[in-house]
Amino acid sequence: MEMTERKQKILEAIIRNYLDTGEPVGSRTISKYEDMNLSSATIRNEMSDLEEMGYILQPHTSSGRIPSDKGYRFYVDRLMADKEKEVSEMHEMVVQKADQLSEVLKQVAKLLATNTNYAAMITTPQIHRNKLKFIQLSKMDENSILAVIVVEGNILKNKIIKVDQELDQDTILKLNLLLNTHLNGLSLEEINLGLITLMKEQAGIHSDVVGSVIDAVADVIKADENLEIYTSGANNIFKYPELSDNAKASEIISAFEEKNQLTELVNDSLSKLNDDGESSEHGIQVYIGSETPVASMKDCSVVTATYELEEGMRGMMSIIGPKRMDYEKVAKTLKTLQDQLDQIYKKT
Amino acid sequence: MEMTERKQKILEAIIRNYLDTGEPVGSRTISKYEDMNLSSATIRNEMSDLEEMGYILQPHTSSGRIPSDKGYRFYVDRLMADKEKEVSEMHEMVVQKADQLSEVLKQVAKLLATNTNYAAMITTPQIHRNKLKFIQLSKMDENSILAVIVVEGNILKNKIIKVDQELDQDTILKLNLLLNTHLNGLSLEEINLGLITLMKEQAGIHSDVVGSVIDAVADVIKADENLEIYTSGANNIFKYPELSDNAKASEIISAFEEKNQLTELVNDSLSKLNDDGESSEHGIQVYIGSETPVASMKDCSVVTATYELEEGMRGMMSIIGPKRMDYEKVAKTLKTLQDQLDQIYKKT
DNA sequence: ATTAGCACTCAAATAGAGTGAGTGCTAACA
DNA sequence: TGTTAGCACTCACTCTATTTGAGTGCTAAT
Repeated sequence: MEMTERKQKILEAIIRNYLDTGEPVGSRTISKYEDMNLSSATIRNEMSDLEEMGYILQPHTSSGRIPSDKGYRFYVDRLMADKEKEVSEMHEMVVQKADQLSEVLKQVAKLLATNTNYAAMITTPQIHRNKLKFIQLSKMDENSILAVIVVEGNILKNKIIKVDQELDQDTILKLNLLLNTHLNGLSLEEINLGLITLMKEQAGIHSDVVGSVIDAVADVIKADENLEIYTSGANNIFKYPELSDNAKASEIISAFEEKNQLTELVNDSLSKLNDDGESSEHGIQVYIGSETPVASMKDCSVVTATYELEEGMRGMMSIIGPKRMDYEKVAKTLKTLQDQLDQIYKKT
Repeated sequence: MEMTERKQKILEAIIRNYLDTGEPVGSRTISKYEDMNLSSATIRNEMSDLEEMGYILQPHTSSGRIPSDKGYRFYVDRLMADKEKEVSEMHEMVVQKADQLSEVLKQVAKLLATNTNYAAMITTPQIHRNKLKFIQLSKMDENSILAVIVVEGNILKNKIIKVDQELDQDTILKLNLLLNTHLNGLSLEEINLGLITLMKEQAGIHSDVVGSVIDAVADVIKADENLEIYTSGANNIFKYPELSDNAKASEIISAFEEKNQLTELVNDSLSKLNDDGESSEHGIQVYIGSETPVASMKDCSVVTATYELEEGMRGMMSIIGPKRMDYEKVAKTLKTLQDQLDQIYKKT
């Protein structure tokens, strides 16, 4: 069967109406729209076709239709794109520049949630192409030294290293020099075993300290160790009856809390983005229903967007809501915050 | 009216039964208990008395009784104390020592939640009596330097300080020396304005850097800046019908997510503990229903316990569940984890 | 002081009737 | 040939009894 112009128009009308009301929509409702000069009977015929084609479905015989996952997908891919051009003014969203990145991200998550009335999350940026900037060892007390490791993009990691015998300031200075001369500017791949053993030799009896530092370096660079996820507005899901029955709500809430479930989503969306190159505009991905990689969110839709602070530092933010979420508004909101994050960090 | 032995026994029976079932309990049920050789009629009379005294109440005429907040309170204060002595073996709970305190705390929160089937939270320790251990400045790039501040208990804070003109290594070394000689071992109270201006004078043109560092120091020591709260098991509340209707669940979930609401609880329970000295055994506090300082948890009970890592470093953990929570089990679980935290950190 | 018995209450479950929004199908129409 | 009017049918929902059963309070007997 072919997707005619008129079928599209009807499909869109159904979806829009359902987005508003959350109730199945019937032929009569559609036929009353002004720009739709058709009787309900005709609409019924078309609806019947659309159902056969899989774009809409009936919760039970003789009730209105609701969009299927495929229907939403069509809407998002085709129908929404047309309206995209409408430039609309947006609520002022100000992300204040905080000292700590984590504070900014928490704030962004909150903004996303309050602006859309859905649940929101944002991750810390993942470092993809990152080089060591510098390492700083300092003595804390008799048997511990503090290692501060900084990689490009000013991501920090502290590690306390226990030592058996006390090291004097001089030794520490030497180790500092050793580490920095060998490692500065290198990426993870470039720090190979040969280099490591060379350094350990040069460190002599303090080779174990060097070992610990290397471990810490690996930690910083290894991405998911570092991945933090901030969430906000989980309680928004209670605003949508189709999600707020106990079983579903509980599942979603726990997915939100057990953040490791969300990492799947992060990986998936980042990898999909890479495949597309930058083609999918603004790197926005839409998962409808069972398309999402997180099983517990099969009744939701998830819209993700990436942001980039500096070269190679990409994070992801996402909105989780009912399938009938206002995709346009969500996309717009995500874009706005992408821009804001850009602006804040490009300036520095 | 007087609280007789028998009334206590009946009250306890009512509460225990209600803890199990969550249903109002009637006279007949109680009269069937073996150690209660009374007819339902007698129980009824006693129940009527207990109701008049405010320990139990009826959801509606002619249904069983449920414990009132006052009833729970009586139970927790008196009846539970007797059983306290029962030493019971506990599920093995192993807190693995992780590198990062935050990982340990997340783990503890999870253990609390899974062991009790209620929602759990734990805070990072608050430093009450804390001294500066050392400060380390290092150059990051042309116009920014990194300050690492360590206070007793190895709490760290990083701060990136922007500078107008580039500082050379030598200057940084000097500033390091200046800051450390003046500030090491001092507590917040001891860092007064006199000292600060003295240091700024000595720093000469770099007085602004000193200022920034001092600010950062204040940040670390100022407790609630640093307060992190880890939660787990929020979805457990769905296991209790009396909490899982939409409005209530939403309130509780958002209190859990908006962690700042929880700080009230933290403050309250820590201050109450201080008032009591160490008298209330193990520093365990029970808030029943409207007793809790967090308004959105008025339908819950909250049990809090403090833990202490090193001298003066106190954190709080707490369990949030329905009023009919199993207070004994919760108290026991909290104590076990208190001990475990002790053991882990006392050894180091 | 305790208990058996009885009338009474009330939430919850069950069943049946009516309502209305919606459909599919068929036949008439432009 | 595409569109429409009309009609029978479906089925979730709502409303209204009606029943059931767990529970109470009161009174009189033990």
